[in-house]
Amino acid sequence: MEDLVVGNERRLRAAGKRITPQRRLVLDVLSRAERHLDAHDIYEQGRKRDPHLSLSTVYRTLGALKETGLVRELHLDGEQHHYELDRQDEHSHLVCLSCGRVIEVDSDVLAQVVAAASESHDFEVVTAHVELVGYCASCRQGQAE
Amino acid sequence: MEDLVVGNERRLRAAGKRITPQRRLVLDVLSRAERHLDAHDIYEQGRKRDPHLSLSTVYRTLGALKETGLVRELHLDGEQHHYELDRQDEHSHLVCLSCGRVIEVDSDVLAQVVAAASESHDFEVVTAHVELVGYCASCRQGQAE
DNA sequence: CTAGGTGCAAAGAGTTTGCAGTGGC
DNA sequence: GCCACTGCAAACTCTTTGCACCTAG
Repeated sequence: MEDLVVGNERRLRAAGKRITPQRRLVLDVLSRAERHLDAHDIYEQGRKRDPHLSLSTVYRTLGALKETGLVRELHLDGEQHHYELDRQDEHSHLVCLSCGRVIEVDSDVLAQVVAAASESHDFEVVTAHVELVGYCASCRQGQAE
Repeated sequence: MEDLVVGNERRLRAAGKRITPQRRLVLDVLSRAERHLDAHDIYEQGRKRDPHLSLSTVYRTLGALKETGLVRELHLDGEQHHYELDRQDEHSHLVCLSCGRVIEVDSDVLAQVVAAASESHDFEVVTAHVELVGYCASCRQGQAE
């Protein structure tokens, strides 16, 4: 995981952004996350290690990371923004309406959608967001959460 | 288009919701829309015909329509929510980073993504949202907007 | 040394809610 | 006539901004 952080720092610097303890912290929180975090989650996690971290810094940092393409902003369901490190691997999200869990799915079929869209509409795809909303296996078996 | 509205009213009533002039108005505004509207757009359009329409009613109506599955809430890009009538046809959205235009794409490949995800993760898909962000043909030819 | 970044507090945008009155069924 | 729905205004949540201070490069 550390490698990931180091690589990200290089990319940040390459984009002319400075590396600050706060940015390192946000990156690290994101890299350890098991699920997608929203700004406030990151703020809370971050404050455990640096109690002076401010929420505006989190937002500004996320903005910088988004610009640099290190972080992806998700618009899951009807909720506020969630964030994940952009590991370059296109994947889909399965969002369960019952337990709210988000499952990441690698998909080569997804690559086909991208390809198909690009061709038929002469559209250059930069990022793909795929969100399938429904019910996960365990919830459908009545063993919700 | 009128048929569409009538059908929608039946579905609303079936869900135990009342048909009010305001709801009819919101539905009609949505059915005439050429692009995806946000709550404020609908409010503005609606007020042209009923100057007393209130923004909270628009929000509450959209909520009711969402519940009933008549309207789909979109989280395009980093912006606020946009809405479209749910015509049952699954389609993808191509969002142009340059001109902001949203192109709707029918796709049977999309159906394959859904099928693949359902199978491999035993996930029951209710709705699929696919958003491909990038650059449209005209913008790439330097003829932006 | 000096932009660029930070913390704090205050403002802004979008959305929701409480309440009294209205009208669909 | 009952109860869901509406309008209005006020509240709330998430996000952005202004400003003085600080620090990475």
